[in-house]
Amino acid sequence: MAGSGPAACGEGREAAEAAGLHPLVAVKLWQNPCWLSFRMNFLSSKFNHPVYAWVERQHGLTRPEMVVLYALGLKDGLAAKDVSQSSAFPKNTISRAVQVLEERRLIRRATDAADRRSFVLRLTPRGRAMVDEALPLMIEREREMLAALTPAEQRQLHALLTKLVVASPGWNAACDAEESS
Amino acid sequence: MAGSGPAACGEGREAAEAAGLHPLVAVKLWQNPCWLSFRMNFLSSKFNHPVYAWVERQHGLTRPEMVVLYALGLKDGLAAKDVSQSSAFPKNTISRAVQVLEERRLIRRATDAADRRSFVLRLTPRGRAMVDEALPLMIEREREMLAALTPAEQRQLHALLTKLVVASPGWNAACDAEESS
DNA sequence: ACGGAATGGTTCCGTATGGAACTTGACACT
DNA sequence: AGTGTCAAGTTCCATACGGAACCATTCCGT
Repeated sequence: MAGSGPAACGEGREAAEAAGLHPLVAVKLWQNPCWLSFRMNFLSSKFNHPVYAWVERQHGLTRPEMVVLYALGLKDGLAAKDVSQSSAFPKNTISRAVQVLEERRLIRRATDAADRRSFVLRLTPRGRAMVDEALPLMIEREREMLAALTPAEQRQLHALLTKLVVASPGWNAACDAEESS
Repeated sequence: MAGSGPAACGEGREAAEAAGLHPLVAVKLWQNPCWLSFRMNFLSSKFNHPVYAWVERQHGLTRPEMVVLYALGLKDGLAAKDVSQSSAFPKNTISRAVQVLEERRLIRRATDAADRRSFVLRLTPRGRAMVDEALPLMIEREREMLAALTPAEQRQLHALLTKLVVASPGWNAACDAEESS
């Protein structure tokens, strides 16, 4: 730590860069007014790219297709709107994914008696098997990403991020409505 | 908290759902083996969608184009490879973005004397102005997202996520190499 | 019970995107 | 110097994606 610069922020930066961190990543970490979104996007992509590339290679499923499958793995009997609303994908993309998954016999659709516009989606055994096969890989990837934190720190992170997600229904992006004032 | 279920995990879940949280989001929060990636992707999209939709509406810039612009706003004189390597976008996408930005006179390219394959990218005044205009909006969106946390919690979150990003060069996604063993 | 607004889902269409192949220049090794 | 490997950027191409318009149903106010 000899000859280090201003201690205010970014301690460990030199060490990090020495350990193989790209210099621009260091800038984005420590000289970036939007620190949260950078970290989120960066870490998201570090999970998504390898995992969904693997799913694509292994099973020929696109990302929205896997998202639907995964959601049904968590809770069977969902409607397409649920998957869409709880994920980043618009409803037409989910609709297409559902069609492909049904053609490939990974899910089945039953008309919802309560609302005949809607469908109840269920995994077939093959769909279940596919989720079960992909899951360990995803879990392992998360484990790898979290390895830098102690169990206590992992719990902290879990709790903090949970708070943000729970608060999210209250956000109403100012820029969404913004016209050219 | 009367009549609550197993207290182990998910305290506050009923309250959260009552407060407008989509039921499937609650499942993904509290019954999801991949808790980290869901939170990251969810929060990323809550930032990205409104912000980049605004940029698109306002200036007709695509997301990779804005990414390049933003990166140059943080540190002028980068090469395209730096932007690509520190972001989620492949180099051809960045290449195209650079071309568009140059055509629109938002950046300029100078050949790098040290490596004649590479170019030194710099913001023009117009490009600088565009970043300066978008920045407050992005900062405001982050502020809104972080409002659920106390300042101390925000610092914790900052530190924890920093650790993850700093550790990322050490990750070598097992699934990347994985053949059909 | 009727008409209009809202909602779940699908289709259409233009385009942004990413993989792969390619070009040019740097670098290592002999 | 000569050759092979690697890295920076570009181009090509196929396609996955998202916005908008579109049905069909349901909800709501009167």
